[in-house]
Amino acid sequence: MHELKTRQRSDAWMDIVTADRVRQRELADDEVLFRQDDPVTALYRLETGRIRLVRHLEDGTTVIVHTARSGETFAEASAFADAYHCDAVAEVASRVAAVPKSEFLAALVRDPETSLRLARLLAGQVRDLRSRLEIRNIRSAPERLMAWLRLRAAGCPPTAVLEQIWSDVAAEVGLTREIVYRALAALEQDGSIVRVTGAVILRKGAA
Amino acid sequence: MHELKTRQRSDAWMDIVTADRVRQRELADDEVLFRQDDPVTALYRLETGRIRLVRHLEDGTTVIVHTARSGETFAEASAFADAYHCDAVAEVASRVAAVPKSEFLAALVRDPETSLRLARLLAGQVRDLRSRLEIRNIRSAPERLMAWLRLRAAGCPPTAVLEQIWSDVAAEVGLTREIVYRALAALEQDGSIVRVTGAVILRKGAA
DNA sequence: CCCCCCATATGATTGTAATCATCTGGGGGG
DNA sequence: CCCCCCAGATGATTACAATCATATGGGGGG
Repeated sequence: MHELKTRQRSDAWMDIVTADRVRQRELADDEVLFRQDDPVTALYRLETGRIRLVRHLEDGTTVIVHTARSGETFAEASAFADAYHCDAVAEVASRVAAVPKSEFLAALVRDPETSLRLARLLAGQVRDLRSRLEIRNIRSAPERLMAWLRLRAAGCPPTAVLEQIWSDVAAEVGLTREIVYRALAALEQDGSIVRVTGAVILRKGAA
Repeated sequence: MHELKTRQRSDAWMDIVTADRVRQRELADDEVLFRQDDPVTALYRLETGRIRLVRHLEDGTTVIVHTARSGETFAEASAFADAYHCDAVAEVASRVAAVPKSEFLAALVRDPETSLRLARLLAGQVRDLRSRLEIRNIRSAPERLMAWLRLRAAGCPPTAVLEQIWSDVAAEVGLTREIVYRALAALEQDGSIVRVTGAVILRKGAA
């Protein structure tokens, strides 16, 4: 169970309630987890699968507001609302961990320290999401991918360890997998990166 | 002072400390607000202007992690860190409101209720940012713009009130202003929207 | 053990957003 | 008061990512 390394920070608020109050739930393909305007009963972490969050508008149309992937938490904001503001539907068979809203809020009130911890976690998520958005402002595929690699590089020489397959990286940076492969080839070509199994080593140069 | 309507939620945490502890600071073009590894003294809200947050990597290269715009708060996550993790540089002459970190943390500890309020605000920001990212997954310019309009539409018929000029909208949805004008023309052409001064009325249809 | 599926990889073509260029009208500043 | 700048708008061209097509090697399941 080490495959969720990059997402660890997002689900850490789960620890706020004791593990035995977290229920696992299996969802079949297309199964609905909750619907817009349903009373909020729980917050979730997606263990495996993919869940689409869809908002319904007054005129009957819909907008996808988010697509949650393995390891992500979702509906955190619902903890402070009476009803869900969107539907949650499994795009593929999925498994979620459900934290009862009441338990969650009770834990926050019981120990002020946990509220602070939650705020810290959420602030980190805000930072992470803002940097993801910023990356999408880069038009050039190789440069965008390079920026992504740089953000997750550590050490000297800077090395980005890969915790997901390239198609997932493509979705995260907003490119197709073909373009990602081509961008990788181009970056390796001009010496900006060196690829090794399971990681990418960054070389200086390259905007 | 009504121009910041759309961002209200993001700066509400400023109220956590009493107004007289918030200092205003003017920044000239290219002036540095703080540098990476500087000890954290304050958190900020950008009143006017534009501030670029830049992270420096081990190899001397940099990545823009965010570009803050009027009304936005930034460096919230720094409240829980000892040093800033990036530089903040004014892209144009700017004015920021600075909340001393110590005041901020003291207020959170003094009144547990405020931590909860902060968590709620941050959870809302996470939701907002996730939906912005989702919008960027839409390739077609008219559809992307339509999704953006839908998300901020309210009432019946759904109407999106414009609180910013179209070039700012373009930057927010990740398109050029020319393409936004063309997308607007196309959407109006096919009857998806009706434009009135200061607002856009949405009509049914159009994915 | 063999087969099939999937991640990786790359070529050819197409669609569309970016870019460059130009125009207009209105509002604010000199 | 006039001018200039800027938001809004649109045409022509280009660049490049998406798409469709195809190939390969490896790993897991039947």
